[in-house]
Amino acid sequence: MVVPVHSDAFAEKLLSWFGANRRAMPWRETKDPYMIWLSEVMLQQTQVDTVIPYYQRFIEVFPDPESLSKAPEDDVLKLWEGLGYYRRCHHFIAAVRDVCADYGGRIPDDPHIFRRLPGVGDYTTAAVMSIAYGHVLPVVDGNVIRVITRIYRIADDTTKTKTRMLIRDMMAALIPSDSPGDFNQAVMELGALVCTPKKPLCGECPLNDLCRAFQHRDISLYPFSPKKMKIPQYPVGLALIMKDGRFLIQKRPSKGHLAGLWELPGGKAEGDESAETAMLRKCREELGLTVEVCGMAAQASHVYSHFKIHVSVFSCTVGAQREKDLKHQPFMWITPSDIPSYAFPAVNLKLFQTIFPSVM
DNA sequence: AAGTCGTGGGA
DNA sequence: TTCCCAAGACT
Repeated sequence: MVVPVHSDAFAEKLLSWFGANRRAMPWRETKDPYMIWLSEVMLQQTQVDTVIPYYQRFIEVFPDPESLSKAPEDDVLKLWEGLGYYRRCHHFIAAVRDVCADYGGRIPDDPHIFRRLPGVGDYTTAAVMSIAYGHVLPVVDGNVIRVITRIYRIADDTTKTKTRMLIRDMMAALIPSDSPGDFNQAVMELGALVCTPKKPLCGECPLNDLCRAFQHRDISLYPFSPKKMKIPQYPVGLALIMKDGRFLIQKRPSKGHLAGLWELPGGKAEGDESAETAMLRKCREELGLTVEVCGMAAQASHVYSHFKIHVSVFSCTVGAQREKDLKHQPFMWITPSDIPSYAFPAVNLKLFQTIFPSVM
């Protein structure tokens, strides 16, 4: 068992530093649990500077649970366009609808109830419950893992559940019952501004006198995690099917990758398939449409979390009428000026910029 | 438990 | 270029 550092000294120094160094963030101007909850969802795996404009636009349109619960899913998704991890958006909508249906639109002031909502895990529960309602629950995120493993010189694999539970327990021993929300935010702020992944500013750290890794001069060993595998790359073929000044887009399935977003038809190549063959196959399978290729409209590369793609967009014309009785996702014929009305993946927007430079 | 799920920024 | 990483949740 790791011997705890003196917890009172830890919290005192950290909160003092936080009081003088906390960054201004829109969600720090309120104690509305809905707004704090939204910020925590958007901040999942996403940096503060990226979230701020998305948060402000979202709150402007949907300032409370009621307005969001009544909104069409596509309108909400459009506000999330470009932020990534779109399942967060679908879950947040579903969860807020549950809150309106079951709790009169008031965010539950009970960790066990809040934790059951869709998209709400241990981190979000601790963050929202501590910041909005003062529950004494420690957060464990990437910042906390980095700060705690360095302070205590924990060399265990931080991808393991057991290690994260140890870190949670260390946090639980340190968190003060009179300001749990500020403490949680302070540890994360320290991780973001001082105790950074590379080149941490240990000279400016308010905790350097009790940091074991700093004392042993081996900060770079923490946190430890095994090397990640290289991710595969696939060719992707998409179709720009023009007809009477319009082109065809289709809606992705409601689950899985880029759920619910609109895109040009086509998809990943399988086996030895070329991008063009994959595009033709997908148009046939998903739209019942036979197309003829006229030329190449655009190309782009893009990296996702666990694979990367090289996209080729083929200019096409309709070669045959749509076959009947094929199940397919919803599709639309739109003009380039309609693009802002639909939520697209980032790579599609990048391609549109090349294909329709005048309207983008 | 390990894989899925986006995008942008920094070194 | 390439890699890592960011206020994680779900299966």
